[in-house]
Amino acid sequence: MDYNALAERLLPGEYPALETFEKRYPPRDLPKNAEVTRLAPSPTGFIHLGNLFVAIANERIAHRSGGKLYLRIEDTDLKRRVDGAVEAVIEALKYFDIRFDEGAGIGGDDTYAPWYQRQRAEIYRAYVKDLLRRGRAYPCFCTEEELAALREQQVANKEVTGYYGKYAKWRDAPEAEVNAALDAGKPYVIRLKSMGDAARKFTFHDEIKGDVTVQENDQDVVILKSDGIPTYHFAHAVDDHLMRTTLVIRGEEWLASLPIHLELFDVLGFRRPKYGHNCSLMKMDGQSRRKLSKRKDPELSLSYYRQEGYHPFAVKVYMLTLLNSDFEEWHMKFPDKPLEEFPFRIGKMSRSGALFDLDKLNDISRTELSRLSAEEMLAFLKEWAQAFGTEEQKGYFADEAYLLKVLTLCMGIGGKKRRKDFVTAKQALAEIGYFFGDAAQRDAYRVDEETRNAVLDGFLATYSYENDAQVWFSKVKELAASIGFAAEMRDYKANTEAYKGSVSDVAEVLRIAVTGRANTPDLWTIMQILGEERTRARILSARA
RNA sequence: GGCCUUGUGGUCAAGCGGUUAAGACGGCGCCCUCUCACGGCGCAAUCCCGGGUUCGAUUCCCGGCAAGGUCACCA
Repeated sequence: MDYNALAERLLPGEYPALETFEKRYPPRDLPKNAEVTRLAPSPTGFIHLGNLFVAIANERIAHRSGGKLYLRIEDTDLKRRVDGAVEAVIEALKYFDIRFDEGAGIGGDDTYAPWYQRQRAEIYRAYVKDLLRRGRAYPCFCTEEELAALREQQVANKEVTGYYGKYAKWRDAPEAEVNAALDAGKPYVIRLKSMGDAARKFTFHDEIKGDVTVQENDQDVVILKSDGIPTYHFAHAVDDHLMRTTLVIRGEEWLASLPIHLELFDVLGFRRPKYGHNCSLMKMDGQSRRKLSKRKDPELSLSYYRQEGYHPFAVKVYMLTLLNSDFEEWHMKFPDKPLEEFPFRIGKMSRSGALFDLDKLNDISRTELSRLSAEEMLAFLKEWAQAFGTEEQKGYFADEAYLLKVLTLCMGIGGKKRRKDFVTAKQALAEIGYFFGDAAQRDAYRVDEETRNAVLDGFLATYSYENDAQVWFSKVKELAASIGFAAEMRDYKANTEAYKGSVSDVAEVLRIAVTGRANTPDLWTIMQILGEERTRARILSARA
């Protein structure tokens, strides 16, 4: 077999010498232990929590080490392409504070561009041609049907499936046969001529999983598809070498193809990067758990959390608690320290997949939201409302001074007495709805109409906006006593039979009348914020 | 099915030869209290199973079992 002739026939013309790529994409000038990491999504435009999970790990490790994080777009599969996807990805990640140093759509240093694999076709072909010349790659003319039949046969024989060894039909095909196929214009792919032996195993050190035993690759994998575009495996090797990636952190679903990648790096004469395969986020699906999937779990897309009004900081904190087991403790100890100061370590990453826990996220959200200043909270709510809120909710921001009063005086935002009422912006705006217009929610009264009217009328008779909280409440107590309810909870508990109810029942009537809800923060404060007129009007209209 | 990985309360997990087996979320109860939330206190709940090694195994070894991943001209 004349490899040079074959290479020339398959990929005719002049290709740059491989050394020119080494010169064009020189090693990076970075501090000693700096890591260069990347995110390499395919442009489907859809990213979910699992992607963010890996993204945060990559970002933290790159930037903690003084290295770089870049964005590369793996658009080798046309079927996956969606317009505007790259912008969507950048936007979504930026929302969660993931900053790229360079890459597709980022600007910054373009030394290692282009960042789209389709635009790098000539580079890959140059390397493929070299492999062809060296006899380490060859064309394969098998049709899909042939491959499927081979597979079927292997399954029937209980053999390992795939294109390898004696099943690699075109691996050592005679020159004449290859040329005949070419003359006939048969479509073909280029495959790697693997030198590996699956029977040989070796230990590989994974930065996250530790030592793993793997077997050598013996599959003659496709490296150049029939459309002349490389497969993921080949593009990964070429790009991560030329872009000078030092550490590849990716989902553990890639672990199985690691031997392929290793062989590719070796045959191309590239220095292998370090790898860290991180566990995927799992989700409960019926009785079993499985990894998050973009097809099955649209509700886990990043845009979902944004729409629901989760604060990006809270989501990030949750991701970090799953990513590094000692993060949670650190963050509780230093709640005000910027997240960047946390000594994130790849070695602390979990080896097994964590189940996504909405309760935990909600708890973190509540806590983080309670730490916001009133101004921050207002800005956060406003931004969300403008994008996703109802018209009515957008109206809440017409009088920001009033909203600020609601937030600080009533909900305790920015104060020392923390309440944790808010989980999301969406829920927060619904929560404070009764300060605006009429209360949408109407909890049922638990007392009869006669008692209800007595409470309402009695309250109105002595109510004064000028009264402070103590005086106000003592009046409520007096009212309670006057209609046969216990003024003191203590008395009521001591002798339930002696009363129709307690002061809390009386307060509840007032609360529902004014807010529509049985449970709210301090009622006196609410009345103060609403003002005398509205308070009276609401109580009046609540009479049966 | 082959190969790889992982198995500590419901969830996330610390621990890595001797511990009353941390902590957080969730659950339950109590206290605080005009309701809710906050806060405080407390309770229930765990080392997948079986063999070894050892004076002693959650920790080490072997074997099961279970779960997850992967076996494309998709990434």
